[in-house]
Amino acid sequence: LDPLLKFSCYLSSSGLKATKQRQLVAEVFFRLEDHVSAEALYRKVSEQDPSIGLVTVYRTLRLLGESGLAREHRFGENSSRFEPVLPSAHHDHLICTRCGNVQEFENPKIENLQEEVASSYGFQIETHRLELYGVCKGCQGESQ
Amino acid sequence: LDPLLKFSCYLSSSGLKATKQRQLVAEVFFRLEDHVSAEALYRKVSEQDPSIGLVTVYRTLRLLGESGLAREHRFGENSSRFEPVLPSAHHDHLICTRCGNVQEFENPKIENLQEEVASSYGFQIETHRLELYGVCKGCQGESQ
DNA sequence: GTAGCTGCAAATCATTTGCATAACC
DNA sequence: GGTTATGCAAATGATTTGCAGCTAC
Repeated sequence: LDPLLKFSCYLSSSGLKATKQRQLVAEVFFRLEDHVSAEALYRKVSEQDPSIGLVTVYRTLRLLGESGLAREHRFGENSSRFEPVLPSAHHDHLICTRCGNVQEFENPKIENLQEEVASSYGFQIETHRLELYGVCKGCQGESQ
Repeated sequence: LDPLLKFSCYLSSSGLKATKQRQLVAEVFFRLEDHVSAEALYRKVSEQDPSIGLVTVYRTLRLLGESGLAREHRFGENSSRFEPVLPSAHHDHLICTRCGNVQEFENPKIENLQEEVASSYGFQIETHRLELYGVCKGCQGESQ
C-alpha cells in the first residue's frame, strides 16, 4: 500500500540497506507525485538535506525502477523523467510543449485497438507508450 | 517528390550550400529507409566516403530535421534514431525488445480516440507518438 | 572572393563508475 | 565486523561547439 514501505521491503529482501539517504529520496519522490528529472528531484531533496549527492539520487531512482515503484520516461528531452508507479492501471501522457506540464490519462478503447494492431502483425506487446504533445488548456490563451 | 531534391531546395532557399558531404549523407539516409542512429548512418556513409566525419552526419541530420525530411525518435535507448519523413500519413511504431527491429503502422481509429481524449482535457494536439514494445513475430519462436 | 562548410579537437550534458570513507545489520 | 552505501572526482557516451582551413556560389 504505502510505496515507502514497499521500497523498504524490496531493499531488505534484496539484501540492500535502508539508509536514510534512500529513505529521504524515496519519500520526496513519492510526495511530489509528478514527472521529475533526476536533477529536479535532487534539488527538492537538497532542500531537506543538502548533504545528499546527485549520484545518490540517480542510484536510488534506479533502485526504485528495479523495484517496480518508478518508471522512466523520455519525453523528447535530453534528460529522463521519472514517475511513481501507483497500483492503478497503466496510463498515458499529455505533454504541454509550452509549459512542460504532464497530464495523465487512460483509455481502454485505445488499449484494445493497440492489441488489435499488434496481433495483426503477429507482435506480442509487453509495454507501450502513448504521448500526445501539444498545448494545454492553460497555455492556449497566452501569446505566441 | 524526390526527398533529395527537396533537400536541395531547402538548402538553397535557406541560403545554405549543397555540399557533396550533405548530399551523400542525405542520399544514404533516404536509401536506408530505416530507423538509424547517427552512429549507424555514419558507418554506412563511411563505406562510401571514409573522409566524412561523424560531426557532419549529426549536422546534416539536424538540417534534415529542420527541413521536415527527417524525424528524431527516442526509443528508450540512450541514443536517438532518425527516420525519413515520407509524404505519407503519420505512423506509429512496433519496437521489438529482442532484435530492435522497428515496424511501422497506422490506425485512424486510434488517432480519432486520441483527439477525443485530448479535447476532453481542453488540450490541443500538435504531434503524438505511440510505441508498442514487445516481441516481434520472428523472435517469438526463439529461446528466452 | 566571401560566406558558409568541413573535420578535428575540445567542450557539454546527462549519467555512470572507481575509490576511500562512513553507515547499516 | 564486515558488507554495502555514500560522496567526491573522474570516466563515459552521445551530441555540440570553436576554430583554422576548404569549398560552393
